[in-house]
Amino acid sequence: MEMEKLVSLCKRRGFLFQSSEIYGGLNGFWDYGPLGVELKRNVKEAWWRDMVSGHDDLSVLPGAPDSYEMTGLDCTIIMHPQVWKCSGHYDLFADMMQSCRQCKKLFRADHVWGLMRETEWANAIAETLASNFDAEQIEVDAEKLAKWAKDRKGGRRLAPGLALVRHPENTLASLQQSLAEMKADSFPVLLQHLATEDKKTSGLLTPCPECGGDLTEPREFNLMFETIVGALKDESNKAFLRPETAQGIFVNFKNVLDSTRVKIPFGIAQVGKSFRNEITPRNFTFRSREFEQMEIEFFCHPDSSQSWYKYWRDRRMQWYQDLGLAGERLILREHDPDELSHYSTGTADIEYAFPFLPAGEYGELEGIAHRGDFDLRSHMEGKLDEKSDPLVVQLDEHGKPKYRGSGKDLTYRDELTNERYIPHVIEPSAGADRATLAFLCEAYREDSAPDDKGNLQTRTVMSLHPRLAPVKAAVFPLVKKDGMPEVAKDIYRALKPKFSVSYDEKGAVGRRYRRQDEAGTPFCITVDGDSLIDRTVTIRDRDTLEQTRVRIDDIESEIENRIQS
RNA sequence: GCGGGUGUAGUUCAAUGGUAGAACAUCAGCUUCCCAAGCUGAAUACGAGGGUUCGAUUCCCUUCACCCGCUCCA
Repeated sequence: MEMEKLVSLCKRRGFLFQSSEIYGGLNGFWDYGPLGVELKRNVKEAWWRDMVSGHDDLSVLPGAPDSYEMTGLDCTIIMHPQVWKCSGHYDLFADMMQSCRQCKKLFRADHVWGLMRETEWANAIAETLASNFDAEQIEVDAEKLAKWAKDRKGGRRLAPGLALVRHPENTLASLQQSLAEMKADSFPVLLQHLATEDKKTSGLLTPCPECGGDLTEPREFNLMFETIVGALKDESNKAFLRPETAQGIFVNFKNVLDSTRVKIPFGIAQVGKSFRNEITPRNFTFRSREFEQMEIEFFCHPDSSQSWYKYWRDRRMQWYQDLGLAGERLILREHDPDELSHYSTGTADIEYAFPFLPAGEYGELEGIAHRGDFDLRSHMEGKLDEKSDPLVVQLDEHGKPKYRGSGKDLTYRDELTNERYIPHVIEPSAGADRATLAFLCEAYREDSAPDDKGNLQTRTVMSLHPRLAPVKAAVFPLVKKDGMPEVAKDIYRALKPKFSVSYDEKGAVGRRYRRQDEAGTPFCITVDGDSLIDRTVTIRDRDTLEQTRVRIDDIESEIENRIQS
C-alpha cells in the first residue's frame, strides 16, 4: 500500500487534515476531521472500556496472577515545574546538547572541553606525548599513540569509544594525512583527530569526555514546550506542557489511595494530550509534537511485579490483535537487557510495520515497561540517579538532593500483613494517534467489485473493525420514490440514538455503497420494493459484499451482534 | 540539523511571461428496483511574502509545508 494513497484518502474523506492548513500548515501538528474524530474517539473509548470501565475486578483474568482493580484519572497538562525536575525530563532537555554516538551520554555543548581537561584518558594522552592542554604545537608520535591505544590499562580501559582505540590504523593514517597538510595543531585539535577515524567522510569529530567516542553536532534539545503561568513573563513562573501523562498519575497516587479504597494490585488509567518538541516530526501523524496518550500505571507488590509485567505485555498485544491488527505487521519486541535502564527488569514494545518505514522496520505503538519503584521514590525522596545501583537520590555539588522530592509518604501499607512498601510499577503506555494511524494503514484496501454492467472496477475500502468504524451503518432507500425514503428515514431515526448512522438517498445506490466503503462503514441497510410489502430490508456487508434480508424490527439487534462478533 | 525533490480545484494531473484546462469527486435537477451508469447545469485552484517586469502561476530571492536519504528519537 502506498502511503500517499492513504494520506489523500484521509484528506478527501475527512479523517485527517494538516493543522492550520490555510496558513500553510505547521510541522508536526495534525487535525482530525469529521470521520477522524469519530475513529480516534472509538479507539480511545475501546481502550477505556476494555481496560478500565469494563474491567472485571472480581475474577482472575486469563494470564493474570490475581484479580485487580482499575480506576481512572484526568489531570492537568500543566503541572508544578518540580514534577519534571524529579521525573528527570528537565535535566535531559535544555540548552545545546551533544550526545555520544558510542556511550549515548549527553553533554552540554559548552561544558565538553571543560570536562575534557578533567578527563583521565585525555590527560593520559597528554602524558604519553609529554604535552599538555595548552600546547600550541604537538610532537605527534604515532608509535606511542598506537601502543597506548592497545594497552589494556591505557586506551582500552580509559577510552573504549575513542576511534584511536577502536581503529588505530585508520585513525593514525587519517591523522598523519592531515598533519602533512597542516604541520601544527593545538592539543584539543589533536584529540579531535584521535576521535576521527576518517576525516574525509565524517569531518573532524569531537570526542566524548566519558568514553572517547564521537559526539554529535551540538543541538538544541527543547523537548518540553515552555509556557508562563501568570500574567508576567518571568523566569520564575516558567512552566511546561507535559511530555507524558504518566507523571500526573504518580503525583496523584496518594490521592487515589486515600479517596477510593483501592487495594494493591491496582491500576490508574489516563487518556490525554502530551507535547514533545520533536526534533524531526515526520511520517504523517506518527511523530507529532502534540499527541494523545493512553497510559496505565499499574501498582503491585515487588515480589509479583514480574508476573504482572508479563500479564500486561501479553494483554496489550492481544488488544491490538482483537481490533484488527492481526497480521504479521504487528510484533511484540522484548528489549535486550542492555537496552534497559538497570532498574527496569523488563520492557517490551508493541510495534507495527507502518508502510512509510523501510521493509523490516517497525514503529512503536506502545511500550510496556517495568519501572520498579523509580517514579514513586523520586517524587518522595528527590530525583533518583538513574545510574546508581541500588538507586539513590542524585546530589548536587553541595551534597544536597539535586531536585528535592515532595517529602510526602508515598508508601503503601498492606492492611492484612501490615507490610509497608513502595509499590513497583508496570507502565503500559500507548499512543492514541499512533494506534489510530496503524488501524487506518491496516484497514486500507483496494479490491475489485463489478459495476452495473458486470465490469470489474477498483474499489477502495477501509476495512476497519466495526467497533472502530466512524459510522456503523448507513441507511438508503434503493430509489428516491415510491415511499422508500420515508421508510428508510424511520429506520435511520430509530437507529440514531443507539449507533452512529448516516442516511443517504442521493444518486445511484452503487455510488452510495462505494462512498461508505471509503469511510469504513461496515453495514449498509437498503430499503427496496419488498420492504414496503413485508417490512424487511437488506443488510450489505462491507467486506464480503453479501446481502442478507432481515426484518426491520431486528435491524438493531442484528447490527449489535455483528459489531460484537 | 544536513542534502535532494515537490507545491496548480476536494483528489490526481496538464498547460502558459499576457483570459489557467481535464478526469474523478462535490452540489442541483432529470432518470434509475442493488454495487463509482446516463443526460443537463453549477461551484471550486496557481502554498505564503518580496523582487525583476508594462504585465509573474511561470524568472529570481526568502519563507512555509510535504516527500526521499542521512542524523536524531527522552
